[in-house]
This record gives sequence, C-alpha cells and structure tokens, in this order.
Amino acid sequence: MVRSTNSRRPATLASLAAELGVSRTTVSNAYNRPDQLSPELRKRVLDTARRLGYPGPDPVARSLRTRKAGAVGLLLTENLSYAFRDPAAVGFLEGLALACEDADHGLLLIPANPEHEDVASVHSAGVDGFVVYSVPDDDPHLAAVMERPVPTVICDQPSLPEIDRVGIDDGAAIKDLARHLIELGHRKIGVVCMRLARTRNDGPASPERQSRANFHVQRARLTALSEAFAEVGVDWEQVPVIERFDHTTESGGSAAARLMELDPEITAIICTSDILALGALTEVRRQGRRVPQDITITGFDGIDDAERVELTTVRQPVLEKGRAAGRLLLDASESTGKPREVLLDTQLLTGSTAGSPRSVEERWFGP
Amino acid sequence: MVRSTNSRRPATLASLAAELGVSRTTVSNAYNRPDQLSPELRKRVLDTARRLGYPGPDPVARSLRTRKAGAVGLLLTENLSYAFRDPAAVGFLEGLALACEDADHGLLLIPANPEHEDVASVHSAGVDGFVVYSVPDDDPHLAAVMERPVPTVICDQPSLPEIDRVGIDDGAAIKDLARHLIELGHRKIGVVCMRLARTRNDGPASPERQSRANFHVQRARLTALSEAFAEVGVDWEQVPVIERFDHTTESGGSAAARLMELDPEITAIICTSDILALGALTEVRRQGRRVPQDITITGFDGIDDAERVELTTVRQPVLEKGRAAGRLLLDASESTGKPREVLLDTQLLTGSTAGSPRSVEERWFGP
DNA sequence: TGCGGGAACCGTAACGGTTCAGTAAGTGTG
DNA sequence: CACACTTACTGAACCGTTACGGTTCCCGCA
Repeated sequence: MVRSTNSRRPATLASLAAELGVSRTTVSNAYNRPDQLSPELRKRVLDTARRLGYPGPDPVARSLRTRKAGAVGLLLTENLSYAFRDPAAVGFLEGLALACEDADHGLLLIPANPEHEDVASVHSAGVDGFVVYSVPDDDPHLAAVMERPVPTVICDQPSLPEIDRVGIDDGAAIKDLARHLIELGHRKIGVVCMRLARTRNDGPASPERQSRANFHVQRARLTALSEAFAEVGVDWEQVPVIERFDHTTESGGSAAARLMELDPEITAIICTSDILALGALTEVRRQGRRVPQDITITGFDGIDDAERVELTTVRQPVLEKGRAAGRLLLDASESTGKPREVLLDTQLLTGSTAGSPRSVEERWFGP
Repeated sequence: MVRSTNSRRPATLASLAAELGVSRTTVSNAYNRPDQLSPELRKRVLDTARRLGYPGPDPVARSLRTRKAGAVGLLLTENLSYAFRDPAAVGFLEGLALACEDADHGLLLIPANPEHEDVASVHSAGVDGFVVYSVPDDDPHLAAVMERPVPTVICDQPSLPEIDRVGIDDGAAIKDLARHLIELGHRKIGVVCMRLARTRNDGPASPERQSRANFHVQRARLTALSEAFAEVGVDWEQVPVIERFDHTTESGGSAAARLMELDPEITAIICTSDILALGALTEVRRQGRRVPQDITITGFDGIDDAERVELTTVRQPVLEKGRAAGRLLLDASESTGKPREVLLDTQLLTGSTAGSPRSVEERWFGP
C-alpha cells in the first residue's frame, strides 16, 4: 500500500495546498465544509490528496484546534483486562459503548494499574470527558481525573461535589435481600465481600475496616446489611465477614470455606457479588452440603450465570448504568449548574439457593 | 473542586510561565524533565500550577508535538456494543487490553457502525496504531484505516500486503473437526454459519455466496469443510448451509430448525461458532432429539459455555490472539521491513455432542 | 588569570490544523 | 448604473505544547 508518493515526509494540509496553489483554508474546507468551495476545485483537492497519499486532516491537530477529541475516557479500578472478566463490568462497558456509539464517540480504556501510583495515563488521555467506574475513593487516578478540566461522570462511587453520578441504591437493594433472609428465619449469617481497600486483605474484615472501606459500593452494602440485621437483634460484631482481594469464583469458594470453618453454625452466606456467590455455591456443594436445605447462598448483580443456576440475588441494570453514564456525559443539554444524579432500580431475584434454615436438631439428626 | 483561580480562561503552560517569569520551556521541563531544572524552581512551578488550577500539559497539544498519542485504536466489524456480547470477542479484547496495559497505552474502541459508510470515526481517532479485528474485506472503515499513516495489525482477516497479521489456521482447524465427524461416520451434514457479507441474508447460502464471502474467517472455514468432505465423496453442492446475520443463540436455534426442515436426514450440524452451536443445541433438544444419539452438533471457538455443556468444538486461543496483536503493534523492535505474521495453534475439543450417526433403520425403529 | 565544563535556563521554530474577518469577482434588482 | 447580495477563495491568528540549539553563570584547576 503506497502511503506517500514523492516526498519522504508525509503530506500535510499545507504541502497539499502548496502543490495545488491554493490556501490551506481551501484545503481544509474541502474536507470540512464542502459548500465553501466549488465542486470542481474540491474534486481537484481530493484527487491531489489521493495522489500525494495525504490521509486527510490529522486528528490530533484538529483536536487541538477544535478542543474536542471525539472520545470518552473510562477509568476503572482494576487492571484493564479485568474489566473483561467480570460480567457485571462487561455489561457496564457494553452500555457505555452503546451510548458512545450513539454520539459517535470513541471509548478510550485508560490503563490504571491499581498498584501503580503513576497517573500519567490519565494525564495523557485525549478525551472530551471521563467516566469513572467503581474506583476506590483514595485512588490517585481519580484525583488526577478530577483535575482535568473536562466533564466527568462517576458510577458506583460516593457522591462528589459538582460531579454527575449514576448508580443504584446499594443499601436499599441489599436490605431487601437481607429482609428476605430474615423472613426465612436466618439469624446466624456469614458474609463474603470484595476488596474493601487498595491494600490486600484476604481474611476477616473487622467492623472498623468495613466502615472505613474505600470502595463505596462494598461499604454501602455492608453497612446496610448490618442495619437490616440489627433490626432483628443480630449483633453485627459477631457476624463474620470475609474479604477477598481478587474477584473470582475461586475467591468466593475459599472465603465460603473459611466462613464455615469460623462458624459452622451459620445458616446463610451472603456474598456481595454473584461471582463470589457462584464460587461459594461450588465450594459448599463440594463439601457435601445441600443448597438451600443445609445452607443458603446469595449473591448480588444478577449476571447471566447467576440466573442459570437460579441464584437468589439482586439484579441491577448494569447495561443501563453504563448507558446512563455515557448519556450524562455526552448530553449537550447539561450546564444546568447542579450536578445530575441518576439512580436506577434494582430487583430482588428469589432463586432456589435461599431457603429456611433447619433447626439445629434437624441439622444434626436429619429431617 | 476549584478548577481555575483568577482567570476565566483556563491556565496554560504559557500563562503559567508568564506568571512565574520563566520560559515556557522551563515549565515544560518541570513536568517532563525534572533533572533539567533546580528542585526549588520546580517546586515553585508546581505550586503555582496548583494555585492557578493548571492541570498539567494538555495531552492533545503534547500529542501533536511529540507525534504519539499513547493509545491504540481497535476497529471491529460490529456495533461497538456487540463486541461485549460475544465471549470470543471479549477474550480478544482482554488479550489486547493486556498488551496495551503492559505498554502503558490506552485502548480506543472506535465506533464503526457497519450500516454506516461514514468513516469519520476512523479519521478522527488519535492513536499510534490500529488493530483491525474481523472486519469484512470490503468495509470502508478498513480502507480508511489503511490510509492512515500509522502501523496496523490485522486479526482474523485475510493477509494484506505489508501489514502485520495474527490469526489461526481456520482451514486446518475445522478440517480436524470435519475429519473427526467423518471418522464417526457422518456423510449427510448441515452447516450453520455467521454472516458472509455486509448485506443481510438469513437463509441458505449458495456455494457461490460462500466462496465470495467478505468475511475471511467464515469463508476459510466453509472452504475447508467442503474440501474435507469432498475427500470422502460428499458433494458440497448438496450440503445445506444456513447463514445468519445476527450472531446469537437465537440465530443458531432457528438456523438449526431450518436445516432439519430442509433435510431431515442430516446426522450432524456443524456450526462455525460456539454461540450458534449452543443455540442449535437448545433447539434440537427442544424438538425432542437427543444429542449426540439422534444428531451431532459442533461449534467453533472454545468459549467457556461450550466447555460447560461439553460441546465438541475447536478451541482457539482468543486471548492470545488479542495479546499477540497488541504486542505486534507496540513492539518497537519492528521495522524488519517484512510484514510479520503470527499463527496460533488450535485444539480439537471432543466433547459429548458428537457421536456416530445411527443407521436410517435405527433412526426409524429405535435401537 | 585564563579556561574547560557542567548546571540551569531560555528563544524560536515547529507540530498540523481551524477559524474568522476579509476581498474580489460575479449576479440580480430597481 | 449604482447598490446590495452571493460565491469562492485568502491571510493571519491561534490552539498548547515540545524539540533543538543555544546562552549565561559559576566553579575548579593549572
């Protein structure tokens, strides 16, 4: 493929204009405002461009001048590749991509290694705005985004002053789930949650660590759980909460095992994500316990796999979250002054992994 | 969050320099080459920057000057959001994202609506290179990419002169599968394939349409199938091939139904993707046929769900493909002159959805 | 006292476009 | 025939930065 004909340096708008003996403006207009020049001249410009291997106006130079990049940046908490492993994240991405597509914008995935303090990737992203998805509130990348003078939408993050936000009511959602379990009779429960801070902690999470968690979503869910169970007299201090840094089914499995080891009497394991719950389910069954007869397992998210195994969980509209975030960012009719907030509905999915706990006698002596 | 202190126009490197009474170069150096100025002055620069709300050098302007964007563009054939529905595509994305992450580059998803002829999105992408994934060979977006004077890697596409490429040997891979079926005794088969051209055609695909397909991968697989079965005397003209535009399980199901309607005697349905095969599986069972006793179903890709249902299929290293494409693009040690090519291995996965066809009598009268 | 050499900083010229206020020629109108 | 209006094109300013090749100053050393 021939990319330039006679010069070693690639053709530019200026060289093309020189070749044609017209002004740069005219060449620019040939591409951007066809009505500003005669059809004949325009054709001549375009033909010469082809002959010289001129690929059209340089996007970066254009961006500099027009002050728009035609792209939206996405910052997420995890290694970039992780986003593609978690079905909930993929759903969010899909929704965001849809919104971008509608607005004819690109979607720039920004590498933000959580281990690195290096925020250069945020500084070097040529975008018209950012979507920040579920990043710990003390992440330097988040701070770097906030410094950039472009609109930003946050999702699954605590409110920030003057920043648009989309999310769900995590607390209300998981309270529905908790009340369902309470109605079924569960009082001795265990919890498996995702990472609460940027530092690794695979094991029990003290109430203090829970309430200081940097991941808003996890903190909100745990707090709501404690409140819901407090209503029926459960002392949250006594409820074992196992934290896992990696968000995988393996993590869910090992956490469930740990939980049952810590307190064999628990009748339900509440997981703060479906992925963790699926792992817990597998582990519990591997140990020969039946679900829900011997133990109840619940998740959160409502991913496809969860539905497939009839997990009792909360469905949240992940795709809609992404789409809403994108729309908020790209919608020109903003500038209302006040930051906007979109809260989406969730739905309790009563599957077949939650049931009434059997009494202790039953558990020992069989039904 | 205060974004600029005293001026209405946002601060620039120049205004910062003026405020400080130093040259622009020095301010630039404060950010990019700390060793070029005294620590005290650097601190003064950075402090003043904070005070003025200067967010650091503008990424677009920097890109223009340095001629690098720190991002890789990805062009795919489908609506952007589609990429997130197909597990194989997600795997590819994950691999590519990994490679980008390693090189500290962003990954820009370029909206390329296949319906639109509009290639502006390609022209306005500020990237250092492109990865083109499974785009029909007559897609204008592909042509637009080729005109951009940046390195490009293609994947799951036919070779293009001077362009690096990564892929698998689709023909060899599916021939292995075909021979497996042939050994089992299948001679009357039907095929379900993905779209063969940019124009919608939900129905039978003539041999001519097959050989003229614009999607390289599909064409290669169909051609190889015809060759493999020709070796045992099967007349490909007689083999029904049902094409589906949308790549969904529903498509696979309806295509399988159509196939069985067209020729009730087929003993195997070969699908060119796992997604289609999963749909076919569901449909066939819905009709009360047992797999593999009554009919054999095969797929292609080796996605997780396929493994879960023990589909007989071909596993291809989707993640590795993405990673390889990214590495090829970002690897500085290029300029070898010759275009590079990476061909990855595939593996026949003999699951439980392929078996020996029963004789016609057995089929009519039971075993 | 003269001089080599590094540290610290600076001036200018790109980088490749877009934009806007013109200008000159052509067209229709009363 | 003067006037307004349109069409087709141009010139210069500007977008915000970094690359390149200096200059200045100070210090150590013979």
